[in-house]
Amino acid sequence: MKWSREDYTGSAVETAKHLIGAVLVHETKEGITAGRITECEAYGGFYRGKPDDGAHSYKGLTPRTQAIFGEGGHIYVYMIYGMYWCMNVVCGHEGDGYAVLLRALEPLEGKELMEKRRGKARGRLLTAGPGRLTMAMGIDKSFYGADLVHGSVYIEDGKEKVRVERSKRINIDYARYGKNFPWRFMMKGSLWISK
DNA sequence: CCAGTGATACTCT
DNA sequence: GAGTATCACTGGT
Repeated sequence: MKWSREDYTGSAVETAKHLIGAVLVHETKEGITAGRITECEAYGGFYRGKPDDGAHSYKGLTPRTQAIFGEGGHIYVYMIYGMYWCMNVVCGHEGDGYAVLLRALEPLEGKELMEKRRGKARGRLLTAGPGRLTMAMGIDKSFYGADLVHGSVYIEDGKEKVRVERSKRINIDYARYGKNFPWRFMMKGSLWISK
């Protein structure tokens, strides 16, 4: 079942849990690539009364963060370290500023195309890691603000039920409160984790 | 381990 | 407008 607008209206944490085990699909002229989401992180909102100062939406609406404050079910893409694109699933309602960073997935379809896009990388390194995931799936700046409900990139339910583990988020030491939020979610037992 | 890369947001003028 | 610090990362050593 393909996700509808409703599926994207929850908080970042709710949506992140729901995303583990779901399938990210991208249809292009070159072919279809699809993968099961095995790792993601929630951004935005509050945890035990503390605001998420690790979220890009924390400082408010700016040209860059416009998409995060829009309606759920759209894509927020940003460039990091001048080289890599990271893809987020915007959730909640207009003005909320909730997003889920996709950190890793397990290839299900179009593995050859992913390999072509990734150059030398094989195995876990093909799609485990936020920058690797976007490279393999062919996601870049042109998908900023794209609609997951009507576009060529979308999410559907996974076929198998999976168990979800959680831990602290990675690489946000700079966030005074946010660094301790247990908002990283992973598929239990999966090898496709960014480490 | 650590260099590479550029957009972004912030601080001055 | 210019200068600068920072970054939700990756790949090769």
